[in-house]
Amino acid sequence: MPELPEVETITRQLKKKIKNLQIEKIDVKVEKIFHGKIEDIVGATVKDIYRRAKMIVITLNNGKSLLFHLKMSGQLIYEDNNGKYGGGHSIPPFDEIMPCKHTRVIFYFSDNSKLYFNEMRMFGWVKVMNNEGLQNEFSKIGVEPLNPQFDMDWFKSILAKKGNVKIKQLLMEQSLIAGIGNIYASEICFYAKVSPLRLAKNLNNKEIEMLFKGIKLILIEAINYQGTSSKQYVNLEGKPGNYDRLLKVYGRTGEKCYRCDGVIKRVIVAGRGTFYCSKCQK
DNA sequence: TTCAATGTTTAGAC
DNA sequence: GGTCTAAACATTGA
Repeated sequence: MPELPEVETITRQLKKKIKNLQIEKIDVKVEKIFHGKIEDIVGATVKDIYRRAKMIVITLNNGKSLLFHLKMSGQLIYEDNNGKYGGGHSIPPFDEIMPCKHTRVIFYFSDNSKLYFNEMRMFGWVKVMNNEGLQNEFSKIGVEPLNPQFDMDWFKSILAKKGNVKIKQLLMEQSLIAGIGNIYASEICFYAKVSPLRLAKNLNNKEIEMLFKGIKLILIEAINYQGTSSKQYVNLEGKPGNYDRLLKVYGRTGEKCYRCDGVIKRVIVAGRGTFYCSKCQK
């Protein structure tokens, strides 16, 4: 379930570990997870690592990059002489000996450390890309919500363009806004006191401002807490993220609203469980 | 045993 | 064409 804050957390922490390491060998255990030619990246050195939407990019010194998508149950575990550092979905458990049955791809570095890509459900993938391919991939994805480029004018323009879409679904639309998933979309609506079922065209200025503010605020707050644990997610130290303690509506069906005396309801929006308080979210 | 869970893509209906 | 839903992917756990 890694969404933007979780992927950002993994990326920041991996950056400290794998920068300047040389890839010595790659072991692909499941073909469908690894797209590209192994020989294109063997011998290359890690130049940088960054996040785009919910994807992780490792750039190499030979012009190629590795693009990871953890999807719902991916996990990246880095292991060196000092121990293990893992991030992503919490299954397999962090203390499992690597490689384990969910390990799909192993990257061996020349200093004997390793990076394990684990994926329980095998939805995730890693692709070898050149710059052109990377740019092409990114061109389909919307603006990063934490970039200055994501401003009120731009937010209003997509609300106008997608007027008939429910606001919660719009927040999750990757081609418009990058990185918001099911959990944070519900949380942002709660923050803004807006029902997730409202159509974009029916939102007033005040509500749009609150949503805009909520997007930035909640994502930043979640990154500061190193992501949502919500049962599934662990950060690079193998500890659960802390944000679950701050979740206001997600997974709280039938429980009392923290803000008013209403009760949290669960409905389906775009095929996804959606949580909100029908009393204070209008 | 059945259902729901996370993210994304895709097919089909209106 | 836009927008909706459902299904698909694989697996686990309640």
